[in-house]
This record gives sequence, C-alpha cells and structure tokens, in this order.
Amino acid sequence: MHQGQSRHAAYILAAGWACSYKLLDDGQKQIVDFQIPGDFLGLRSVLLQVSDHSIEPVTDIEVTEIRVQDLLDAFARTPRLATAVLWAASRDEAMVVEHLVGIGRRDAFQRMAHFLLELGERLTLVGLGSKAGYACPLTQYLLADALGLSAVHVNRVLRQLREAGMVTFRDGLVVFDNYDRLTDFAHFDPSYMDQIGPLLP
Amino acid sequence: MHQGQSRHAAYILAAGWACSYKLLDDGQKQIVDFQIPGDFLGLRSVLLQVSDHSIEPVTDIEVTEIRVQDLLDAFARTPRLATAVLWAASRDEAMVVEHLVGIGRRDAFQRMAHFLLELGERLTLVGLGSKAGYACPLTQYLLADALGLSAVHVNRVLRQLREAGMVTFRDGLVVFDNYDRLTDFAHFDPSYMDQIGPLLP
DNA sequence: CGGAGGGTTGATTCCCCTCAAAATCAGTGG
DNA sequence: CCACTGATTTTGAGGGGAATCAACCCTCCG
Repeated sequence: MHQGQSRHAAYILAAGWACSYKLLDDGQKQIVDFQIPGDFLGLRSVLLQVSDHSIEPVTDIEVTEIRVQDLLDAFARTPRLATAVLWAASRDEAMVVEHLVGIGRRDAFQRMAHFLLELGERLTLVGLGSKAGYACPLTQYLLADALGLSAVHVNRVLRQLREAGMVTFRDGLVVFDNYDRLTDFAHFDPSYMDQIGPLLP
Repeated sequence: MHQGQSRHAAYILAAGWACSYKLLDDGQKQIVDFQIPGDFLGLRSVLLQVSDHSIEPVTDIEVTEIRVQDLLDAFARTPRLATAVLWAASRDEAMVVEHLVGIGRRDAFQRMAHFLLELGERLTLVGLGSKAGYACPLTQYLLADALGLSAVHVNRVLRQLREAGMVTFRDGLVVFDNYDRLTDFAHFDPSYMDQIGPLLP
C-alpha cells in the first residue's frame, strides 16, 4: 500500500510483522509504527479514503481482508461495533503520540530503551513475548527509520545498552538482561497501553 | 485536564486556542497539537476512559461541553454520526503522524516552516487565516515545546526565516512574506489535510 | 566465488543545546 | 510618574550528541 493510493481494503494482520511509514521528498523515511499480529492495517487509509502513508511487510505476512462496505454496514447494524473500532483507533493514536514524545524529547538511549520495552509489552499482550524478551525481526536500519536516528548510531546505542547490562538485541532476539533497571532508565510507564477496553453504551 | 484523570467530558472549542501535551518525568514537555476553534478537545481521553495527556488553554477560551453518554446514545441512534466521528479522529491522527515525521526527519528550519504553513492551512479552513498570514497567540516557548527544540533555537530559526524573506512571526502575527518560496522550502503538501470528508454508508 | 544485505567501529563535522546576559514590554503598586 | 517584577524575545559563546564519511567483517545465497 502506498501514499496517495485510494480504493483499497483494510486488513487484520494474522501473522508476521509490517510497518507503516511516510516517505519524504528527499528520500528519507520515517516509520510511524510497526504492526504485529492482531493489529489493524490501513484502517485510517480506508476512513480518509486516501492513504496518507505507506505500509510494507517486514517479514512474510498473513492477513485477513476487511471490505470497507462490510465494515460500514456492520456499524449501521451494530453501533457498539462502531464504538469498539473508534476505541481501537484511539488506542493507535495514543501509541503514535507516545512515539512523538519519544522522538521529540528523549535522547537516543532512552528512546531505544523505551521502544524495545513498548514493543515487548505489545507482544506480551498477544502471547509473543515476556519480561525475558522476544523474537524481533527488525534490522538496525528499520530501527533507525523508526526512531529518527542513523543506522550507525543505532548500532552504537545498542552496544552501550548491551554493555550496560540492560538489554541485548542480537540475531533477531531481544533479551532483557535487567528488566527493572531498563524500565527505570527509560522512565517506561506501560499504563498508557493496557487500557480498560471499549466504553460501551 | 491532566494526564491520568478519568471521568471528564469532551468539548468542542468555540473560541480561543488550546494545546494538548505530555509531561515527562524530568519536567520536559512535548506539545502534541494545538487546538483552534472548531476542534474537538479530549475526545480520545473520553474513549480511552483515562486521559493519556493534558490539555491547557493558550488564550482565554470558550467551549461547548459534550457529555459522554449523549455521544454514545447518539451513535446508537445515528450510526452515520459514529462514522463521522471516526473520520474526525482519523484526521486528527493523520495530523499527529505528520507532526511525528516533521520531528523525526526534518531539520529545525523545515520543521518550523512546515508547522507555520500547516497552522495557516487549518486556520484558513475555519476563516481565521489566509495565504497572507494569520494572528497567532503562541509564544516561542510553546513553539519550542511543540517542535522539540529549545526556545533559544526557535528564536534563531525565526530570525533566519525572516531574514530570508520567507515568513515573519512578530507581535502575535504570522506574515507569509513569500508563500510559494516557503512551501517550496518546507516541501509542504497540504493534500493530507483537505480530506474528502466522511465516508458514509 | 562474487555479490548483496546486514552489522561493527573509528574519525570528523555540524546542528542544536546549554549557559549566560541584555533588552523589551505589560502590568502593578508605591 | 516611576521603580519593580515577571514574561517574553534577542543575541553571544562554548559544548555535546548525533550525523556523515569511510572502512571492514560476517553470513547467506545464486
């Protein structure tokens, strides 16, 4: 899916990882978010009718297609579903906001630590991770484009976090060497993620 | 409205400016967005039941309160309204994403230029601005917290943009000295803002 | 075996921050 | 009328975090 496209469906990611990003005129890339199993793909593009961003697979993926018309029809029949989707969209926005704060006000180390922790939290919710660590197919280039850093600096930051005994990212595996010290260092507060659930009438 | 609060209403801003922001543990502030007349206030906080951010007036403001229950009841009676609100939420998220891209991948000059242009575009839509300029009550401190810069650097950037004959921000007034050159410089593409409107069943 | 993608490390440069100090202005009270 | 205060804007000097440039290594794969 690419920026500017219209007429496409939304999907739910069943397996694999994807990433949504925007391309700038000078060729730079800013990754907005990574999608893991269970996440919506392209919901906003459908609602706004024109995609304002691109989506790309990171690994091989499996998706379930949701046709726009079906979704809107379901809203009409089941208003509570509309509320639930609105809730899901709000939770997505909350994550983008947290990402914005990280890039705007945290240095590279806290930014990286916070990112790895948030990803771990999300993966734990769907049974793909724990406080020990998780499998992570992202390259250092992808991390750089997500965190607003250069790939070289990502490498340095990862090395220093590893040498500090807080977290090790190697061979597609994130291992939390000292979870508590890492959360402390990153000022990580997961409360903005584990939401109560949709507010239903 | 403050981070962590629950039980509050949503509002529509009738007059004045507000800003939504997050506070970090070390006291730094990241402004996520400014709200101008016509914008929703706190919609996400209501849907997620707990506010993940704070909202503060920038000027004196006038708001219209929307009670949560009324909103949800209206969704049940008028599904199209739910779709419309979902659309508005998506548009808000698109603006946050654009903000994220700006902070992640643009230097201070393009960031400032882009920000002033986007604000101008939004104000023009509600009749409070034009390609000539607009009244802007923001201080350089607020700009700094929004753009992820220091107030000192904001000042330098504004001076250089002024000396380059592109835009002048002085005494609460933004004047586009050369709109075309500024949009060119900032790679500003307003298409992500003037959306088609809600997709209705 | 050559090439591509990804990871690692060092040297240098530069953008932006921090610290510091004035200047300007609105309000406030003596 | 004027000193006094606080908020905001302005400008300078110096420092630091991250980018850029440039190698080199490894593994996988046709």
